[in-house]
Parts: sequence; C-alpha cells; structure tokens
Amino acid sequence: MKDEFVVIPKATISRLPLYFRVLSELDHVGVTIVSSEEMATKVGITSSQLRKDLSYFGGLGIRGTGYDVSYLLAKIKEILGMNQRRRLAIIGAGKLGTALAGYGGFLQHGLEVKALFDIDETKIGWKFGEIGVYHISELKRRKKEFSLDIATIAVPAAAAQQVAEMAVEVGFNAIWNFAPVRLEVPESVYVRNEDLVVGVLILSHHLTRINQ
Amino acid sequence: MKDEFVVIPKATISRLPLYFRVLSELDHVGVTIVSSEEMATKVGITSSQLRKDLSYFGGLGIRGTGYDVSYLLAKIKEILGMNQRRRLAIIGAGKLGTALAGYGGFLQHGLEVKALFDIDETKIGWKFGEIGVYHISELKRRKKEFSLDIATIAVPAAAAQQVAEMAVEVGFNAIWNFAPVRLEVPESVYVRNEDLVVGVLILSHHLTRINQ
DNA sequence: TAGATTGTTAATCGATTAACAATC
DNA sequence: TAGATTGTTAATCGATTAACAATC
Repeated sequence: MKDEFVVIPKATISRLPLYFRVLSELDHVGVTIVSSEEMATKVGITSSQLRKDLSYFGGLGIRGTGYDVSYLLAKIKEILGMNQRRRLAIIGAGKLGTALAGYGGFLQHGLEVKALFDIDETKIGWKFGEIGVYHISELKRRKKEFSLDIATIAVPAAAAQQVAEMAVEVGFNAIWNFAPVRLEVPESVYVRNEDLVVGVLILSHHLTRINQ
Repeated sequence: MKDEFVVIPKATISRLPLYFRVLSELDHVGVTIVSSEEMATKVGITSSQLRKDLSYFGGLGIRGTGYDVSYLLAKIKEILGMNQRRRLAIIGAGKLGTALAGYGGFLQHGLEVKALFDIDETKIGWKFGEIGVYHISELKRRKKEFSLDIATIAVPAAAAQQVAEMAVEVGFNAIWNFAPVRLEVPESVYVRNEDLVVGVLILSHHLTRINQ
C-alpha cells in the first residue's frame, strides 16, 4: 500500500466521475451497500476493473459485503476535489460560453460558473442569471474577486492561444479548452481539451464502416 | 499489408481528426510536403506514433521526402467519412442543443445540422438560421426528408434513454450523446458519449494534487 | 462456520516508443 | 551516390482481465 510510490492511472481517474454518478443515484434511492458487480454493470465495465480502480485509494470496501455507498461517495468526492468548490471563468460569451454558463448540472458536482469574459463591448454588462459578462481585461481582478480556479476557453480557434496565455499570466493553472487547437502552456498548467468535432468525426468514421 | 486482418486501434482513429486539422492548416498556407517529425510536433505526439498510425492505412508517405499534404488530407477525409456529408439531428432544443446547432465549425468537417427536435410545443416551429425545430414525434419522417445520419442527444439525463430508444427505433445507428447517462442500445448502434462534467472533474482532481 | 465479496496477483491485451532497414 | 525520412519490427510500457487467497 506504499502509496507514496503508487501512481494512479489516468484511466482510473477518468472513470471516477462515472462512479460518482452511479453512487449518487444509488444514494438517492436509499441503497446503502453495493457490490462491485452491481456497480460495474451500471457503469458498463467489469467488476474486476472497478475493484482495481478503487484499490488504488486503499481498502474502501468490506469483504463479503460490498461497498458502503455513502462512504465511497464521500471518498470519491474527496479525490475529485468536489469538497472545495471550484469556480469557473468562461472566456468567450458566445453561443457555447453562454450555454455552458446556463448548464444546471455543475452545482451538484461542486462546480460553479462565476463569470463570463469577452472582448465584445456590446456584451459587457450582460447578465445570465447571477453571472455577469466582464471585459477580458478584468480577468485578473475578477479572478481574485470570485476566487476563480478554472479558465474555460470558449473563443474561436484563432484567439484561443492568446486567451490561454492571458489565463496563465493571471495565475490560472487549470484550463478547460473547447477551442480546436493545441494550447502551448507551461508544464505546470493542466489543460483538458474538449474538442467536440473529434467525437462526431469518430462517429462518422464508424458510419463509413457500417455502410461500406 | 493483409489489411483484411489488421484492426485499426481506437486510439489511432481518435487522432485522425487532429491530423486532419494540422494538415488543413498546412494546406491552407500552401505547404505541400510535410515530414512526420514536423507534423507530430504540431499535434503534440511523437513522430513514431504518427508514422505508426498512418501505416495502418498503407504506405501514405514517400521515403526520404515526407508526406504529400493534399494526398494525406484526402486519405484522412476518406477514412473519417468526410466525403459523404453527415447530417445531424439534434434532439433537445435547449441551451446546449441550440448552441450546437449554431456552431459554425461543422461544415468544414463535412457535417451539417439539419433539424432540431423537442417536445416543448412552444419551441416547435422556431428557426435557428436554416434549421427548424420539429416535434419529436416527427423524428422518423424528418429523418427521411433530411437524410439524417447521426442523432445528437441534448436532453436532460432523465429523458435520454427514452430518446435514444426512439432514435434507434427510427433507424439511427450513430448516437452522439451529451446526456450524463450510459445509454442501453443494440450492439450495432455506435454511441459516442460527450460527458462534459467528466472533463472538468478530472481538471478539478488535478487541482487538488497541485494545492495539496 | 458457510457464504459472499473484496483486494491483489499474475496473465493478457493493447498502445507507445525506439531503432533501423528499406527506399525515395 | 549521399542524405533523408518512411514503414516496420521488436521492446517497452500501461491498462484490463481472470482467478483466487484473504477476510468479512
């Protein structure tokens, strides 16, 4: 268990949000204990993989019984950082940016959109519910004001690199990038690319295989 | 090269859209030949991996020279099915659905949103540019009318499974799913999950590691 | 105790990388 | 031909799965 030397596989981390969802549902309907088999089926993986994943975080289950839903849920929340609320900046108040700002599912995951940014003067001052639109030049000031943690890039591809540099400059070290470009940032900054077209092109590829 | 027995790795397919982008840019600025080294740098992978990926599709390069940009571009387009235009249905004319409908980047990838669907009577008949909003009950009819290929699911989680079943029922065999649920569909139907919260929670996890 | 299910090991599978012969 | 760069092989790395001892 020498956990100072165990590296958590990326693949494991990427499945934790799915476990979180399944556990939330079980918790919601009053289930208190769940077996790896049952949970794995709901997620669509093998029970072996689920147990292996959870084992990286120590003995979270009870042999002969299963996993305690609320305990496991709390653990996964902790691992994913859902206890400290994450505050999102969204840069780019276009269709995508405002759609993200309006998404209702963030809060139950400990995430909150606090501010939108744009360069278009006509958009500055708009409000989407509680969320205001600020000029990009206010990024630094508003980052402090709202304790922003994550910079979401929802600007056109041509502007993305420049925006990323501004985000890094003012101290963000997590970037959620929706622009279809590879961002050049310092190694210490973590970038997650959410390139939607990639997904649909993979679908398109599969269609060619079906219809060939 | 017995290609009838070679399986293309999923990881390879998922990188093709990135290669497509880089090649498009090179082509746009008039570059005609590119080395694996140069291209790999732009994508952010090793040249070895790029050559390996391309090798699954036969000898696409010229030893001692590199790859012909427009030839490789044409090949990748073919593999990704970008020659036959893919027509998208978007089910759910909420914030996400309409944001997707308005996204300008699809067309240059051979993709086109042709119709939105919803159950909310007040939305039926709306137009987003050329794209109309139809009642979900018209899915079958409009699928034929517009030759729809891909069903995009942009409805709340609670409705997603039901919507997926309708899509399968009327003959879609590709589903682009934005709802945070695992869809149960026949094996022949290809589902691509685009669960945005997963991405941002992985970011959140990395923040906990930084600030610990 | 008997039954059940975890946590872990070892085997397998798949993907990435390094290296270099083939060849333009 | 000499130089360059591909295509491919073999080694490595990482992730998944099967199996079962540990243990509730």
